[in-house]
Amino acid sequence: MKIADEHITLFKSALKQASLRITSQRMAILEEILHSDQHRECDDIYSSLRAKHVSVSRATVYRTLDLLEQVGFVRKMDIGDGRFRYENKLKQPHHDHIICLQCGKIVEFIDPHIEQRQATISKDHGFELLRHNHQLFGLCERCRDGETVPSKGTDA
Amino acid sequence: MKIADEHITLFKSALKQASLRITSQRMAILEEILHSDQHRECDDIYSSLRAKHVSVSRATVYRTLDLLEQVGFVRKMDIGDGRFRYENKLKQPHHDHIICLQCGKIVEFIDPHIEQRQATISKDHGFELLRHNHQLFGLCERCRDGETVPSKGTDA
DNA sequence: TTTTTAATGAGAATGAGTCTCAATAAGGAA
DNA sequence: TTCCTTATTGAGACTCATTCTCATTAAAAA
Ligand SMILES: [Mn+2]
Ligand SMILES: [Mn+2]
Ligand SMILES: [Zn+2]
Ligand SMILES: [Zn+2]
Repeated sequence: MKIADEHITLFKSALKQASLRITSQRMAILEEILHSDQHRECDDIYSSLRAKHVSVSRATVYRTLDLLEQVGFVRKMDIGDGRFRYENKLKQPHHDHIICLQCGKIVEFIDPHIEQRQATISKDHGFELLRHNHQLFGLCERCRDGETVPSKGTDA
Repeated sequence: MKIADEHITLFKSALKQASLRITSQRMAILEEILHSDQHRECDDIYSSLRAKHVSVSRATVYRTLDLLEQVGFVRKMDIGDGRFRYENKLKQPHHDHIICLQCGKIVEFIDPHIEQRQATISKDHGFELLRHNHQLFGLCERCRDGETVPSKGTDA
């Protein structure tokens, strides 16, 4: 957990620098994100913490996730099903997602070609590109082979 | 209004074929979409119709928009601000959008290059690509030049 | 410790979209 | 035209993720 420890220290510094307080809830939420390589939704994080007997409320999870996004520790993503997902941004460079409409499986991809075209297209239309949303929806191999049951993964 | 009339006839046929009824509400909503080249949100359509003294409810606007999407007359799009937009799909081929974060301006684009890469990427990951979401967010020229006031366009 | 004030938690509020169900109105039959 | 069946509508209740409120709690500076 070397690198996670560094991130924890970094977060504490960021808090102090902004004269925000280091609370047990904030640290627990941070660690929950750091120790997961998945795309987590708020209620999922909330439940995990409660299961570990961490005293925290949904409101605090939402607030802390927003804070973590602001300081650049977390990426907030919208896959169009009405619930935001959060992922550790510190160790992963920018990427986009392919999402299985049946089982909810999420695969990450990055395509320099596409990134380049986005920049060019924006410029061509006089826009200063600040960010983008790009997700591909379809059926993963297992779902096409009927090896899965329709789950609550994504109904978007 | 030649082409719009054709579309109206087409819609009536589609309704009959599905033994659905041709109602004044459905026709009014269809025309509202046909006579607009913008990306409209439900409540916007609802208000326009009421202003024209069309007797209709929000529920019916939502229901009819869904119906129009199902028969392929309308494209439902999610620009990530919590409200769906609808646009006339009949005359426009597939395209994606660039959205100004300040004034809400929406510019359309299509890039065969990107479309091709999406297909390849999906295949590479074993996915059957069914649809995609792709939007670029930034500042349009006028907003960069300070010629606009921050509006309710998009706060995503 | 004491003090100051940021942070938290419980639950109310929000808001887009959906659902319910009694009332209404297409449209086929006669 | 009138009648009859049944799809459609409208008002408002409901959903559900997220935000907000505000009294209570607890960092951390003094
Ligand atoms: Mn990811
Ligand atoms: Mn468009
Ligand atoms: Zn799948
Ligand atoms: Zn603009």
